[in-house]
Amino acid sequence: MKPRTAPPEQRRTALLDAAAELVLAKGISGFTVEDVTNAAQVAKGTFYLYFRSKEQLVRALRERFINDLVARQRAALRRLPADDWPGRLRRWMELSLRGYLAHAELHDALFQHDGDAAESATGHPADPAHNGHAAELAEIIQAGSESGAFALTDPSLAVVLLYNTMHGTADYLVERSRGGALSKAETNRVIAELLKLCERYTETSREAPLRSEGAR
Amino acid sequence: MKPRTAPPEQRRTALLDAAAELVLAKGISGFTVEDVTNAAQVAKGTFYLYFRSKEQLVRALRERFINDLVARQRAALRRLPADDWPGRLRRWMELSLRGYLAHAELHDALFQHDGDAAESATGHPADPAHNGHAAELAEIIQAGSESGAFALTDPSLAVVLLYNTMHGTADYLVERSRGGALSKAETNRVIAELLKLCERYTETSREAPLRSEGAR
DNA sequence: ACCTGAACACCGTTCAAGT
DNA sequence: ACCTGAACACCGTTCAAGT
Repeated sequence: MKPRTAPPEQRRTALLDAAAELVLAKGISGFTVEDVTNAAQVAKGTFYLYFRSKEQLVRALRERFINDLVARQRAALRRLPADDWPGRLRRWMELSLRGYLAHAELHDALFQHDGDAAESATGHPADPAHNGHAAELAEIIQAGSESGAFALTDPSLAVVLLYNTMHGTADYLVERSRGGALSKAETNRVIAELLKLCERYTETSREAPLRSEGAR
Repeated sequence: MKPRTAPPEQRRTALLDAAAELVLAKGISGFTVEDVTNAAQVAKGTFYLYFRSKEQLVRALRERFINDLVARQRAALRRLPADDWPGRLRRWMELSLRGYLAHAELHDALFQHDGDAAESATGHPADPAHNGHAAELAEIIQAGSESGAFALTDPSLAVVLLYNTMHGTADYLVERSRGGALSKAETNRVIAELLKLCERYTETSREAPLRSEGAR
């Protein structure tokens, strides 16, 4: 009584979609594998034909989240002049933050702190080798440093710092947006501050070299 | 056959200690409540006289971790001149990073990403209102801004950015230290870079105003 | 009052049997 | 080949009974 075996990749996607919705509704430890198979209209055991475990499913969800974000950003960045590195950096920062915020609930539910000590495939740490999102930033910082746009002695360390600044700040905004509305004005202020940090740290703001200074 | 009912606060601590060891050995989802009660020499049910659930136990462990860190830092900061805000900021950053690193495994196991959507009491987000550790930083930034040591238009936003930069960077180092040794030299380089970011962002490095510049 | 541990409920995972 | 769902194993949590 299975009308027509669905194409396998499509079935996998259906399971992922169902899981994403459930994560939003009940949190990671709040939904069961059976919930997922019910929503996807397959038997419980079928789940294990597509995923090794519930935990691996969650990892796949995180990967998909990151990949989607990276794809959207790449598209937006492609339209910028290729050699304006400070501009690309600013845009990457803003897009990342807004991207996280736009999918705040899912991001929140997926990357909540808690849980397991298992190896963390797509885990946070800003290691460009393990994180496609951080890899984008690394490219910008690297190229911008080589072209002399950024005054950084160690570009790959700078990536670590800046990635984490962005990511943590996004977490913070997501958190604030939960109870009660997060005003657009506030979001903009945070983004402006983030960009200021980037500029000062990379010493990009050189172009306007004098700015009068009140003593002490 | 219970020789002498132990003082209750002491029993709670015994359970926490046992749990901390188990978290290190097996990870949060790797140990059972029974493991804890066995290690603490009490019956399984006794656990629920002291904690509402396994999850609440984990939260208590996180709280204890943060509190210990804060206490150690406060002691170290007390010995600095009270009005050298850039110095205090630098020291806070360095102590935080080294503090996390010194207890890397436990930090790692406790704050691993994964798990539940339940409310996050001691959660990361750099909101000084909810995080005693970030509150320390907030005090430094606030006082330093008022005294004119830092050039920040919005000190409380700066706290958010800087706290996350530090925390994420610590996570990164913890991660790196896992497989293979993390050299002292590398740790020092990261700390130096972190301090540089702080100085540039807060515009503390004014004292040495000229630094020759290669054009473009 | 505080502690015990058997019993319960729930869910992740497996597997023999179907098409 | 792919799917099914009953059965199993494992734990978190509860509770009636002890001291």
